[in-house]
Amino acid sequence: MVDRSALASVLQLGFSRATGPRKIVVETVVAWEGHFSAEELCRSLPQVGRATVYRTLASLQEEGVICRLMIDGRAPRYLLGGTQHHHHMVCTQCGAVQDIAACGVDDFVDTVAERFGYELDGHRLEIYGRCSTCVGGEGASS
Amino acid sequence: MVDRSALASVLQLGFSRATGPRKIVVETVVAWEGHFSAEELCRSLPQVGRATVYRTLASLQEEGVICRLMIDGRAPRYLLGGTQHHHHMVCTQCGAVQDIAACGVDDFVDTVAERFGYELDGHRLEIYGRCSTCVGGEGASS
DNA sequence: GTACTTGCAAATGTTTTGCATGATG
DNA sequence: CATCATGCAAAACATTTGCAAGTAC
Repeated sequence: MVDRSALASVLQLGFSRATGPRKIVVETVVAWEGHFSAEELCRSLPQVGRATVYRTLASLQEEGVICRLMIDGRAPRYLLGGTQHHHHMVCTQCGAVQDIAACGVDDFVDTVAERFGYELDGHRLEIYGRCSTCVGGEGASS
Repeated sequence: MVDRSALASVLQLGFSRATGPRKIVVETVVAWEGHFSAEELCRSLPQVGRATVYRTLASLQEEGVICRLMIDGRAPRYLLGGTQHHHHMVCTQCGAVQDIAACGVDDFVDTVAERFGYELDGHRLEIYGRCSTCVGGEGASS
């Protein structure tokens, strides 16, 4: 769980200047449920210029506050909480994203890297399926 | 290993019509070493229209002949051989891509999906690091 | 000959950039 | 008040689409 209200105040310190537009973007991102695209964020904040939204998203990503998901080959989607290592399970039907905190693939990754002589930087695992809601809501009938 | 020459002849059958432009695209893709973007392929084939290149790439991907890598959040890159399930290890320095045939994460994926009630569709694992050439060529000196 | 394909050029969608104006510390 | 950030609008990319002309079978 992410302490959203605490994050909102802390985040302002990450910038050299705590400006109005940045506060608006950060607060909106922190309060957002689920994932969003840059363009969706722009549409929610007509009061803030597109360039500022994109620049703020880039900063937040560099600081590890948000992480970027490339779900289906379309535009990237952003998600709160990129600080710790974790993975994502994406529902291909409703788009819900479930965070997977435990990383059970370290051993495999280590083995592979060692076999091919790679010096590891990191890895990314994405799991696709249909969430329990989507399966249950329609698998019973029809 | 992929039998490139065999592939080149077989691939033509995947289309309803074996046209000249498609043959050119398929042969180029099959002969390509490493990964490439759609735009790079277009630049190599000024004789073929951009639309045809994109359309052929889409067909090849649907048939599982090539697979799409979203390496760094930029434009997607394509790679020969998407037919069997496998993963990729990408060198963050030189961009080399190593295919990982063995999938050692099935158990973990199954466990996670079961815990959250997901009905699995599939998964994608990408490993990032520096390949032995990049590590060796510069780690010794400096 | 018919139906599918091509290639162009324009449309679409997303992200970046230049630069004058405005706000922050 | 110097510096950094904003917002606009244009540029830069990547990809898709409409449509007339061409080609495979």
